[in-house]
Amino acid sequence: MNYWLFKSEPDVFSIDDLKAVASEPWDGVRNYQARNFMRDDMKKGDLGFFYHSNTKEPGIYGILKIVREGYPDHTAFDKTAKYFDPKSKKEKPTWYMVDVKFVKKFKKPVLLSEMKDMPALAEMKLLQKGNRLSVMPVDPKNFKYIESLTSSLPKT
DNA sequence: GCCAACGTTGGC
DNA sequence: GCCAACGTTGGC
Repeated sequence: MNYWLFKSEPDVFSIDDLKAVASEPWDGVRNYQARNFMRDDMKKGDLGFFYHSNTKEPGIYGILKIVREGYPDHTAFDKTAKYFDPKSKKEKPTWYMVDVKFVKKFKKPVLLSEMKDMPALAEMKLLQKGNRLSVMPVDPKNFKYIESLTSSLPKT
């Protein structure tokens, strides 16, 4: 089982938006590395963090699950769509997406500012300088560590 | 194939 | 709003 991180701007699509739907196609990714992860590596049942970017408090707000493996992102074929890409052909699609489903929202998010101070997460891709991938793998150790932060009892 | 120019991402 | 980092584009 692999673990992932999905970035989204909460003004556009937040974890509460995901909670409100049965499942959601993760469309609009137009980066080859991210495309490869979705097309080749994500498997049904994999879990991912839901990360809020470009907002006052960037961080991980909850967990989602892959419910459909990579298939062509049809919004690339739609001239009227925001992420239309004339180079992507139906016979040979350039862009792929997966469907994801809400699993849970953390009581308190794990903020980027907090993660930066955690030695255990020093190697995490998300925290590397200049990283701009909107979809990326997360080391299972890091995934479990972060998840455990959210379920531990408050310190006395 | 190189690389400058440009556009985008995303934290601050 | 600023700007660093990065990806893409296009001229040569």
